Amino acid sequence: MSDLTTTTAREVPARRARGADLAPAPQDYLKAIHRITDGGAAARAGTKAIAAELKVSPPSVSAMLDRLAAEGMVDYVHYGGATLTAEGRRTALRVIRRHRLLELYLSRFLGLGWDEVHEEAEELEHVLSARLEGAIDRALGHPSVDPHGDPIPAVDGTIAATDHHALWGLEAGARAEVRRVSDLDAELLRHLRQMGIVPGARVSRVSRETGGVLRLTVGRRSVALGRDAAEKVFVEVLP
Amino acid sequence: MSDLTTTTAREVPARRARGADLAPAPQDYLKAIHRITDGGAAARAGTKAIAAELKVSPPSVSAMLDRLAAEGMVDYVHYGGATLTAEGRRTALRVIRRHRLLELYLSRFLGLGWDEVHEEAEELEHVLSARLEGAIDRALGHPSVDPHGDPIPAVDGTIAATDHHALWGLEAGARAEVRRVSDLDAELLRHLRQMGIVPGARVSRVSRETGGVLRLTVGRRSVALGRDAAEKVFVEVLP
DNA sequence: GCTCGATGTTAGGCTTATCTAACTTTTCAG
DNA sequence: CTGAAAAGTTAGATAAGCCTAACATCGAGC
Repeated sequence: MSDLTTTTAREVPARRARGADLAPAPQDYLKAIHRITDGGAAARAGTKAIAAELKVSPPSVSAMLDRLAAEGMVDYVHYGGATLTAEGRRTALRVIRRHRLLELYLSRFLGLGWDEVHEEAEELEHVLSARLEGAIDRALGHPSVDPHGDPIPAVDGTIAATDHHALWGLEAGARAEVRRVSDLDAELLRHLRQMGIVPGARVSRVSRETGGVLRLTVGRRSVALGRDAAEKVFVEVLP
Repeated sequence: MSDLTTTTAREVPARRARGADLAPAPQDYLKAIHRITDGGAAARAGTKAIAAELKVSPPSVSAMLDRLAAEGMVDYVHYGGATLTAEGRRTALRVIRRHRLLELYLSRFLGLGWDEVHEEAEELEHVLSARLEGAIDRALGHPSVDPHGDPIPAVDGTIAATDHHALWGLEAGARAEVRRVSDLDAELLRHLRQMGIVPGARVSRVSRETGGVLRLTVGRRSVALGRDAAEKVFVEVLP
């Protein structure tokens, strides 16, 4: 991996020289671009979208994109958005790998709730050494998905393709198994857990109302889910 | 705990708003002062000593001491060194607590060697949330010493007083039990482990040579230890 | 095909944390 | 008790990341 800090002759602060080769901020931008472009599949990531994702101002994004482009991590066309280069994608996936390993570790071995682990992992991912990443991976038995059902990238940057559908779009009467839930909203995660909507749960659609409410059964329970929530739950349709 | 970032009207970056209320750098200065003043027992911490401890330049120390003094974390007399205030000590001990809990956790549950955990903990201590600190403390069963024998401060800032003597100063023929080993030098730690010099080991002095070599027995083994090493091992003398 | 709102960039500034160079204070050795 | 070396501080600069205000570009509707 290249070292994004070599532009200066100054000594690289120890804090950022171990885990990945980047300071936390650039790592976060790469993650954001990865998410917005859906891992390279979708369109280019616009300045505004990145700014919204990271809760920074658009000018901050412009500046960082210039920098990341100079470092070869993104392809950036002024006024035309950014995509990750191969190296940018590799770096992003490494950070995502650490994030998801941490989420699973904290959840399984330290008893944190699935609504809590994202926030913790968001900090820890930037200071996790390769050594500790390896130890955690080993302790978990080289897992392939995190507590929310997101796939964990391998060390070499390969990641399982997911072909899941939003629960909201489930066809009338269809049955499905929950595969993945967005990890971004802790409140939503608590709510979903209460209703039994976790990876592995079996659901079937009862009805979808125009007001934006999806009625379904989870196991034997009958629950109602708002559209916002139902768009953040992903399922695999069962025959 | 006070918030050292309130001097600016800007939003506090999320990265430093969770664990302790300080950015990593000020935390490190407080730790350094704590170490140099031996927890408040010894003299004042001089600029040069702090600079050496943190591997930064003396002017950087001057600047940070001014800031920490303004925040009420240290008593600082220009040209006269610094000591921790009650609040500064509390903050330092909180960081030290996290450091030592992490060292023990990484050593016990993730299989890292006692020569590796210091380096890891040095990074992680600054991003550990109170929640995770608590979870780790619980997982370890509220331990009182870290893998090197250093006492772990309690949440309320109390810390067990240690009354140990440097192994180098052990009297002729005396027997002692190893209590603590400096955690700063990974190479030394590997060396000591090889010789069986770990907390709990029984040693007795055979001879001390003018060349700076201490000969002693560890269990049944006969070993020679350089002065530099023997001054970084602390023992409790047995009757 | 022009215009105006949305999107994006440039300009200029701020804080933190660091540095080197130059200057000041303290201390200690003779 | 004095003067030089050691220790410490001030001055001025730099880099990363962020911001707001002002300017530029794009594209969609008419």
